[in-house]
Amino acid sequence: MVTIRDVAKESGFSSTTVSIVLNNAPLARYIPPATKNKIEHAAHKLGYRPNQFARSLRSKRSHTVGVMVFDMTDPYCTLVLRGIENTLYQASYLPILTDVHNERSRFERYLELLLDRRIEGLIVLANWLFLDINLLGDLEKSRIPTAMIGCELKTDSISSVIVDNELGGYLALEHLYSLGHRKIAFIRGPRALIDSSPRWRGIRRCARHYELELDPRLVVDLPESRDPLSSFEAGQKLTEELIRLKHSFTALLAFDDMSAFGAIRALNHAGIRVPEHCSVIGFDDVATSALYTPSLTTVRQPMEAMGESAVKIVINGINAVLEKRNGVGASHHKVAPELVARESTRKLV
Amino acid sequence: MVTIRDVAKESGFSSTTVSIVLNNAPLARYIPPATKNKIEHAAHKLGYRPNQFARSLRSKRSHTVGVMVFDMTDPYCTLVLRGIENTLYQASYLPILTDVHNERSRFERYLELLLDRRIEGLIVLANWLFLDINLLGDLEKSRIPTAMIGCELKTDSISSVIVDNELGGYLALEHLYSLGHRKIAFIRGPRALIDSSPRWRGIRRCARHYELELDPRLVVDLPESRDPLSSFEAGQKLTEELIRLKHSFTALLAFDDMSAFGAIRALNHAGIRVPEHCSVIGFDDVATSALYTPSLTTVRQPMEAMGESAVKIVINGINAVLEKRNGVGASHHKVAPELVARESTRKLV
DNA sequence: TCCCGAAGTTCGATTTAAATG
DNA sequence: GCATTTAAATCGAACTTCGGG
Repeated sequence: MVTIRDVAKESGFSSTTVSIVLNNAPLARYIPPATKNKIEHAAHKLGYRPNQFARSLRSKRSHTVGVMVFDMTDPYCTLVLRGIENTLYQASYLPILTDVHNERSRFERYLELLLDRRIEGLIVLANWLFLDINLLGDLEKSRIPTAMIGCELKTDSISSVIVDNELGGYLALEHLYSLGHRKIAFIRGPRALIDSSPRWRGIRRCARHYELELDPRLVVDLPESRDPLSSFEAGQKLTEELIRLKHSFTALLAFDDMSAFGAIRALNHAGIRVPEHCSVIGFDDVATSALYTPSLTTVRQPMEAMGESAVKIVINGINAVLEKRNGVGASHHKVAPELVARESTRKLV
Repeated sequence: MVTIRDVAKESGFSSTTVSIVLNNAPLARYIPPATKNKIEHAAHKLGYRPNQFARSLRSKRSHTVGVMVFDMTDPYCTLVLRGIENTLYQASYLPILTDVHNERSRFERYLELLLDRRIEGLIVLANWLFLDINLLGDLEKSRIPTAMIGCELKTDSISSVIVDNELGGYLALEHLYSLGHRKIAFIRGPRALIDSSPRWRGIRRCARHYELELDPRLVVDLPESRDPLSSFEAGQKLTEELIRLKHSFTALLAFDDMSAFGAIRALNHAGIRVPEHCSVIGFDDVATSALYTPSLTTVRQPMEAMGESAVKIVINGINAVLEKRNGVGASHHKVAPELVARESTRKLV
């Protein structure tokens, strides 16, 4: 491996000068162009690449950000990760990706490993998380700029980026209502999931606004499960149940896209066509939704933008630390979702 | 930050001894338990964590593996990444994730960044790659144990893990044939895609074996595109085309799951029910396939196992480098796919 | 020779202080 | 003081060598 000393020898200057020139340090303005040229030429000729370990050791910087995902297989992750990656790339940071598999032990181990690597920031993708309050404690004492995506927080040491779940719930119901649906079934999220209650609140607010009465016999809850894909099966089972009970409905509002897919499957098996006989709406707009048959009407979370937003918050935090203005507290972004009307819903005739 | 010298001071021993004890180095066997206890106690009391920069600088090891994905949004990636992550975790390596977005410039930039970080191994997820031969040159001269997933290679400096595409094609057609289908439409992969021709070869071999005649009017090709999701739209368009031409078929064999989804959408819009009027089979078994309505019969690539396999190859390579037995050439794994029969295909009546 | 511990060097870059003309 | 350059200290851990019992 070629070191700065090799470049020094090759160019005939000291390693100090080489360092100053190649980093374009403040002192470089005193160095005559001729010298700079020789040094740059020598560096290029030898194919010199500075050793990041040595550099980091001195500068105490790693230019690395940790990314913790609670479950990679959740289709929700993909686009968020893309947003994170792309924004980090532009800022010349590299991500270390860790997948916690929804296990506490794994979370702790990874957090330790990341801290050992002196990550400068941390982004936690806490979708489908059954919030364990201790987790936050671990995170807080790490003293590293941290942003959590998909999980509302009141802390002011950890930033958060979430979708406005209440607005999303409102939009979903409003869409069905505007299509003429009055008898609507609901699959709510698991009690313990943090997204569940604001979405339901939005739904009720919308119902009140339009003076629509919600039939409690048409409301079912997803069970708790560590596996995000499980909401597909649960959605299917719950819908079968709803069908069996024969309290008729012309539309179904599912907690998320996965449970909506499950519902469509169940309806289909029962000979109920979507959207001809029953409209279905989901939440999230995962990649599959546009590809489904029928394509799924849903409430889109701007996932890529959320990833981008989290990175920007974290990089701000990093810069604040560097400039020793420790004033910037945590910021909490709540982004607006957007209704995407597709084939799975239609006007009631 | 607490350093090894702080621990030395606290425990009353020199930093040398502390280092030996905490790393359980060979010399540690001479050190009396009492000393070890004191040192460990002091380290724990101070919350000492060795500085990885300093450590890496000395040892020249990073315990880091680079992972390059050509397009994160390809649903094919998810499970492979899970396999990679999990296997690295068990071996105490951390992954740096980079997404090349199918752009050459991004590939080069990322490769440089990863090399600067002294990654010890590299895993390239080259699905949906329109193989640019120069790419390999860059990779080869990096001199780092590298495994490429999803791209057949003859090089013996870069390992590869691929699915047996020919076998997969064979299995797909055999499945349709065994269900009684004789008039079968085919959506082939893009010419430039490396997977396309072996899959088609397998299909033809199967046809020969069963003396099935393939109707060239029922064979269409996906266009080339950088975007893996585009094969959905293309699949839909091509299927619409096939329908319009009115050369009837009772089954359709798609190049991959995405194009199969597109085909199902087109068939559905034309009033052709799947599987009642037409069977459809895909390739890959992405997560969505099991959730689709109807659930998709497909040829499964063991993606998680492929990720695991790539990591094991790379770690083997790393160990070989460490032990200076540079004997291990590249290894090329070809794993068998597996037919997964679901709802989208059924017996011809 | 075995056991125990420490002083000093090394990894490769950055930075401070200082030395030249 | 100014422009130009550099010797030496530093970051934190690990390893080599050495001395004394």
